[in-house]
Amino acid sequence: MNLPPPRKSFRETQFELREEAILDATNRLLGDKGYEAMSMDDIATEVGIAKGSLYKHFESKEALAGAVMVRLLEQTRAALAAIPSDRPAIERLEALLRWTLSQRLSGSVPHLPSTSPALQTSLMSNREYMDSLMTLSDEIGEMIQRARAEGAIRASLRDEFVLYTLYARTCDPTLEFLKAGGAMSDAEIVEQMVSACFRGMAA
Amino acid sequence: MNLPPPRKSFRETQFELREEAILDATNRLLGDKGYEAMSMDDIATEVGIAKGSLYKHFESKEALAGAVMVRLLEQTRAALAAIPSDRPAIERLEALLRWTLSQRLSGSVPHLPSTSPALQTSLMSNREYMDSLMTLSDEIGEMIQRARAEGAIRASLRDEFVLYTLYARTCDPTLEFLKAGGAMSDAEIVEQMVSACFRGMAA
DNA sequence: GTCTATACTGAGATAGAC
DNA sequence: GTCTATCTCAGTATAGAC
Repeated sequence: MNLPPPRKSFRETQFELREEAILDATNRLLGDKGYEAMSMDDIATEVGIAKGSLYKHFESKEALAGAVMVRLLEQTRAALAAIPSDRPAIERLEALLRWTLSQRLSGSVPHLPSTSPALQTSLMSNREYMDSLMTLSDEIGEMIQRARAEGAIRASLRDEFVLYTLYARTCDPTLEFLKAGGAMSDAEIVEQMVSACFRGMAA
Repeated sequence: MNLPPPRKSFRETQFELREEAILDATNRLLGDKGYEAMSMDDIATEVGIAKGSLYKHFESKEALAGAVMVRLLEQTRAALAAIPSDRPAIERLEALLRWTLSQRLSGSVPHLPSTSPALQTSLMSNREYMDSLMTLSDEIGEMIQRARAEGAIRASLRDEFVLYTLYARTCDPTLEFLKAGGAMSDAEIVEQMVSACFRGMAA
């Protein structure tokens, strides 16, 4: 009873490509200016279409931002899955943080939309976003517990604390300040952040 | 040639009290909803005066937010100065972080206005704010160098990195998430944050 | 210096032609 | 489905009476 794979018309392909382009532009602008400062006009200009056309693809600014965040979470899950599973859990967590920080430094939106209370609120009632977030958090949470079982996490720190801290590092303004300072390379910034996160600032 | 201290009229006292009340309300709202979401109407309502009256005290929303931030920086300098100076520098830094986190947990605006690119931009051209920030940063920077001289800071981390990281912890969303979670007391949250910041999450 | 009422602007969203 | 033009509304800031 297998149906042949639906063949996509040229129109459909074009449509999806444009939609990807919209998501890319929004992701960039979101990471750059933040949610409030990013206008639908900005996005339209960046993509090279009219503002009105955006609304044929996404019903609102909130929905558009939500789609960007969902895509990011799914990309993050993929990145997590791609990390070799034969390493100790703590190293996999470090690798994941390294990946997210690199993404952020190359202009992506932070995982935690902490720059905007408005966006945060709207995401809370976005079914698709919350599902993705839960799934990813479960996967990370599992890895945290494994790392703890391997004795690699300080006993005094709670699981939620570790999880939230990892998320929070992706929107840490230290990143932007150091990048703006210009004295450190992206790689060096990532290394200091990861190192400080796991091993602390004190000697 | 000493003049007698200027005696303040009842009117003047009232005026200053009201101004303090405005700053308090703004500080609360800023910490709660963020800069963009906080309207001048909100502030007026919270203080119990008309919106128009706000503009007799502060010429714009930006100026008002700036005044709040300057006051916060000065309070922070006072807190820093109040820490016993006979302790090792690293402990004084920890104590300062503890103070700022406690402030934040009790509703104050974070030191880094990272929630709003708009506010951040306006503060950059606020002479008074920048002066306060420089002064405080110099004082903290000096303490970082002392801690480093005492061998208490990891050699691989740059001074700017340590400074920015301390500032960034005051706007760390981990704080709000843990508080919202309700499973940890304010004191416990502060302790885990300080501990993780200086000694890391890894065992 | 406080109030009420209002002007002005930016931006999200929609209408209607093609 | 894309465009141009427009609607609507929230929110900053100001005017003018008292």
